[in-house]
Order: sequence, then structure tokens, then C-alpha cells
Amino acid sequence: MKTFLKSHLEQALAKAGMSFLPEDIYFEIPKNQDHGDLSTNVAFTLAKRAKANPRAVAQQILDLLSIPEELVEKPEIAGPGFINFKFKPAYFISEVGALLKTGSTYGRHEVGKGQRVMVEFVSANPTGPLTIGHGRQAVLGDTIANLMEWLGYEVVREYYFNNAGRQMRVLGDSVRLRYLEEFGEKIEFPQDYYQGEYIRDIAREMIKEHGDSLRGSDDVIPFKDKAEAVIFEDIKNSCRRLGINHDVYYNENSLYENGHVDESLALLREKGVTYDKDGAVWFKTTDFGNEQDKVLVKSTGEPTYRLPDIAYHIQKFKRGFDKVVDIFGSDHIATYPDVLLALKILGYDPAMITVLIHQFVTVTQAGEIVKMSTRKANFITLDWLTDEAGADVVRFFFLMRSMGAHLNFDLDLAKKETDENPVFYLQYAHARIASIVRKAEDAAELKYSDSVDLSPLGNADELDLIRLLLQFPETVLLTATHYEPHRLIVYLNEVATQFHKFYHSNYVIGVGKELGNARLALCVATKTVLKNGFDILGISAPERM
RNA sequence: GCUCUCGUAGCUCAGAUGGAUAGAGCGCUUGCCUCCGAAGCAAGAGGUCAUGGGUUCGAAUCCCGUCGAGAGUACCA
Repeated sequence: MKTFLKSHLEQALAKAGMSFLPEDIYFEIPKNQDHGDLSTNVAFTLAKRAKANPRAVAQQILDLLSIPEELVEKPEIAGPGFINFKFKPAYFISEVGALLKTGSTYGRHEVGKGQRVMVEFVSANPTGPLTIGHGRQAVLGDTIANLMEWLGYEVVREYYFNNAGRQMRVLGDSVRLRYLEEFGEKIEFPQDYYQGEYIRDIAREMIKEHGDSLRGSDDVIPFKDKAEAVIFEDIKNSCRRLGINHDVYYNENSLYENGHVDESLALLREKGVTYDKDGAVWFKTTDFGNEQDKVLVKSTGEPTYRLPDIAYHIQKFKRGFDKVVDIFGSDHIATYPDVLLALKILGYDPAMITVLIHQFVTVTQAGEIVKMSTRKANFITLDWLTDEAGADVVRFFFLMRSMGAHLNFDLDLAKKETDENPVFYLQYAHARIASIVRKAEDAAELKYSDSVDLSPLGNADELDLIRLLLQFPETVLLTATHYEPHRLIVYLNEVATQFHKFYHSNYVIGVGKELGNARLALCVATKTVLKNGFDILGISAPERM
């Protein structure tokens, strides 16, 4: 509808002989309905440039504007120079009909058609269970992947991990020590080892499988392998419970094995942006405005995380993705600029990578902040949270705030949030509609059809609801292109509110066949929008609750 | 010290390219079930948009300073 109005506006502007740019013409949905359904401030933009009076410019535009009268009311000039447009019911009714026929794909777009996008998220190394912090990223990542799918992209959900290195050796040795402890051996457990109870669980597994046969050796490999397998399975399961399934698990190690790490270093050397000093290889980031140079390969010969990260991203492009979305916690905020810089130097377009940084989750319990650390084991696991609150509530909770905002997770509230959680407000609306549809078709002589005559609709409650429903496709587009899932929740909340309002003063059953069927169709349209929105968010759409 | 994110109602948070009277949930006050689901609806109280300047027709939004919170600033990831 915006493009429709825009083209008419452009014609009027051209007729008036005003010079303008396509981006001069914006429409917004006014907060106040007295200002119509769509409003434009184009007169301000042009008046400023021509040093003219905005109202006069607006009037000049309107004099030359001709739009079809059957769909749109006569435009009005309001305030200091806004031009407001108001649609006629006929417009709304025809659009609802289209919505009903489109059904479960209503709100999908094709802007990403034929393109492949990778969304990388979670990417935790298998050293312990996923915590609430990981949970936020997992849910955000999966939902952004869903949004990309709704834009028409072919999406790959990827998990990048490392099961080699010191970290994993410490993990293996942690299990080994607990294993020995199970046999009553006096051991000294280093403070920087993994303290969690899950280490003991794995140690007991080892006893079940191997008895005491490993007591004599100090080989950590079998312990490491077991720990990795158990923990990774646990991680995958935690994700699965929230409806998250990665398509690819990409092992950092393979970058070494396939020579990609060495190759990346060689490429950077060729570009002359590295140098050797103190036995280490440095990346000359100061040449590009950074405060200090960064180490790519330590004096021990071991690369820092930067180098494999660079190699990994090169592979992302070589694997044929048109677009890459990386989701990191705010603790990684300093790592990605170096990666992007390296890619740029090597001739890749950094604009193809979108890095999303989400703020951390602070957990409060009994009014006190719980500090979390995998090492120390005073963490709250994602599984525990899912047990307590349920998958829908967990997903919803992590999505309802913008990722730039710190998320305060009040555990006491999360536990008792069963009937006062906003997710139920939305689901309730859906279940309520389902119930009406059942009842209407059972008891009354109503029958839903996507080609029912909708013209009996037209009162304020009905039109307000329709107006909102028709915003769904654009909301999906905005939510996806801004990578801000919480916007969809804000929107769906408005839909639910407006539906409840409609419901309370407009009966579906007992108002006659024509109006009844039209309202029934409106209910189905609302249900469709809610359901499609829930699908994107990854929460269930209950028929009963 | 420097960089990034942030500061909006008692609490938790929304406020699309700068727009018209600042929004929701929870909590608080008051109404609404002989009728499609009261997990709901309606009404009310509650604000110096951290703070001081600046930009302009117009600022919660953009720019600079100050205060406060979090993260980063490693030859850890």
C-alpha cells in the first residue's frame, strides 16, 4: 500500500515541478488514529530545501494528487504540514481476504530468494553444560535464522567448536582426578580445574565402562574423549528441548588439518600486514587505526584464536554463502573487528558479515546477583531453566527484550511465572480463537471459508483489528532486516490486545449468519497471524490450554 | 586511561529513516462473568526520558561534555 501511495505522490510531485529524491518520501503509521492510517512528512522535507512554508507545499501537492477514491479517503493536511491518508473499509476487507487465502505463508517474503545465509550461534566448546547466558544466544540465533527463512533465504544454522587445546586437556584431567577420587585416592584438585558436579558424573560413567583399569595410567585422552562426547550430547539435547537444531557442527580443528590456518597466515603475509617480533607473528592492525598490534601466532608456535577465526570466515565465503550472520556475547566484542579487518585486506566484503552482539544475562535470585562461571561451577544451566519454566517461556523470555539491553533474569519470578507471564497472554488469545471456531462450527450454523463475504465487517473494533493484522508482513520484514526479534513480540502483543478487545464487545455466535461468518473469518485471520508469528518465535500455538 | 553497549513510570522493559498528546506488562486503586474461554476486558493514579549544553520548524531519538551501570582493552577463547 505504501508503494502504491508513493507512486501517486511521485506523480504529483513531478507534476508540480518539485525536485525530490525517492528517499524523501516516507510513510509512517501514526500513533494517533485521528491522523489516519498512513502519514507522510514529505512536505517538511521539500519545504526545508525550498525554504518554503510546509503547509503551502502540502497543499500544492494535494492539489495535484489523484488517488483512487474507492480505496482511500480524501487526504488531509494536518498540523504543521503532515499529509494524512485514511483507507476505506473496502480496502481492508479485500486485504483480509488475501490474508485468508495466503494462510500459513502470510508474512513471508522473497527478498532473500535464491541466496544462502549462514547463521552461526552458540558455538560453545564442549567443556560444560549450557548456561542461561548461552541460552539467550541460542534462542536469538535460532529465531534470527527463522526470520531469514521468512525472508526467503536458504538458511544454515552452524555451530563452531573446538575440542582440542589446553582447555580440553584440563577438562580430561579434571575427570581423571575425580575418577581416582572415586576409588578413595587422596588427590589434589587444582583450583583452575572444572569444579562442576557433572565432572563427577562423567567419572562415574568411566568406572561403569572401564572399572579401575585406567587407574595405573595418567593418560587423559580417554577421559577427555568421554567428557567431550557426554557434554556435547548434553549440549545438543539442551538445544533440542528448545526446538533448536544446528545443521552443521564445524570443528575448529579441521581448519588446521586442512591447512586453512596456515594458508590464511600465508595470505596475510603476502599482503605485508604481518611481521615477526619476539618469536611471535604480529598483525599490523595499527596501520588501520588500531591502538596496538595483535598477535596471530604465539612464540610457542601456537596460533591465537584470531587466526583460526579468520580462516573460518574465509571458509564461510568459500563455501558459497551470500550472507553470514554471527552472534556473539558482548565478551567477544573486541575479537571480531580484527577478523573483519583481515577479511577486508584479503579482498572479501565485510559488509556481507553481520555481527550481532547481545548483552549478558544477569541472574538475580532473592534479590542478589548470581555471578556465573563455567570453571567455578556456580552456574545455572539452561536445562534447569527449561525444567522450571518450560520451553515456550524460556524462548519468549529471551526474545522479549532487545539484545542490546542487559537481560535481568529474576529466577524467583521465572519460576512463578506460569499465569502472569506475557507468553500466556498471547497463547491464550490463540486458544480462545480456536475455541470460538470449534464452538461456532459445532453449535451455530456458521462455516468458515476463505472466500466468505467480509463486507458485513466495518465497526471500529473490527477495523482496528484488521488494520493491525495487515501490518504483519511489514513487521516481519522490519524485524528480520533489523535483526530484532523483540519487535515481533511487541507487535503480536498488540494483536492479542486488540483481539481481546474485539472479542469482549462483538459476538461471533448468535448475530446472524452473514455477520457471524464474516466475524468468524476475522477470527481465523487473527489466528493465522498469531500462529505465523509463533512459528517464527519458535513457540507453540495451543488449540486449548 | 581508552573502546563498545546502556541509562525512559515503584519494578522489568518498548519507543522503525528525528515528527503530532511518552507506551506496555507487573504491582497499586475501582468496576465487569444468567450469554462465544475472567489466563480476559474497561477506567484511574504513577514521568525533570540520568544530567548540562548544541544542531532545527520539531529531539527520548542526532552531536559534545559530565555522572552512573555492564562488557572489552592478553603471546585466554
